[in-house]
Amino acid sequence: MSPIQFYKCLADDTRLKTLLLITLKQELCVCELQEALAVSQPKISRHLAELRKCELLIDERRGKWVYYQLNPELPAWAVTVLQETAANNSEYLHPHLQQLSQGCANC
Amino acid sequence: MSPIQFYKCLADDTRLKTLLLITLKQELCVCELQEALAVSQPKISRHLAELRKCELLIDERRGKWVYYQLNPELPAWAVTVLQETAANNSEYLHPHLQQLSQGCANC
DNA sequence: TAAACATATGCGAAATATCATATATATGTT
DNA sequence: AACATATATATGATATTTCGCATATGTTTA
Repeated sequence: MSPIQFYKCLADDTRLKTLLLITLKQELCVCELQEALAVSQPKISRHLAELRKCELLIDERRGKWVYYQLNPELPAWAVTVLQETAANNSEYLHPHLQQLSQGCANC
Repeated sequence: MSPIQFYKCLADDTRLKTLLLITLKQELCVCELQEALAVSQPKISRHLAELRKCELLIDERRGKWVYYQLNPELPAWAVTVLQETAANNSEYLHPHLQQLSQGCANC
C-alpha cells in the first residue's frame, strides 16, 4: 500500500465518507451506505469497487446483502490516519451518522 | 480545513512528498524541494501555491529564497496524519531525503 | 421457473487535474 | 541602471476522474 495510492483513495468525498463511516461502525452494507450518503446505487458501488481493488476494504456477501469492512491487512499507520480523521471531524460526518441511525429501508 | 480538501491536497505525488518532507524537516526552500524531488521549477511552484492557498503551508521570503513550513494553524489531527505517514513510509521518502542531504546547488 | 431485489459493471459524456512552455515579478549583484 | 538568479503565474494541450444511464449478475421468495 503506497501512501500515494492510499491518499488518492481518500481524495473523493464519497470514498472518504465511506471509509470514515466504516472506520466508526466496523461494517456497513451497500444499501446503508447508499442511504447514509444519499448517492445513486451505481455511484456507491463503483467507489466501493475501487476501494476493494486498492485493498482498503474487504467485502463479504451475506444473503442478498454485501457488507464492507476495513481490510484487516491495512498497515497500522493507515488505520491510525482513518481513526484520527474520523474522531476529529464530526461536523463532516454528523449528517450521515444521523441518517445511518434512522435505519435502512432495505436491510 | 475540511477533511476532503485536506486529502485532495495529499492526492498528488509531488504535493504529498512535499508535505511529508516539510513535516520531517520543519522547513525547506523551493530550490531544495525542486532538487530533492527532481521536478521542474514551475511544477513545484504551482503545487506549493496550491498548498498555500489551501492553508496547509505558509511561506516566508528570506532574501532570494522562499521557505515553506507547515501552517502552524493546521488542526492537530492533520499534523498527526502527516507525521504518522512520514514516520512509516521511509521507502517512499528515502531517495528524496538522501538527495536533500547532499545539499542544494543554489542555497 | 419467474419475479423481485441487491449489487456490480460497461460505456460515453462531462468535469477536473496536471503539465510544459513561455513569461512575469522580486531580489541581489555589479 | 543593467543583469543574474529565484520564484510565481498564465495559457493551452493532454490526461485522469467522475458520473449517469443502461444493463448484467447473483440471491431470495413466490
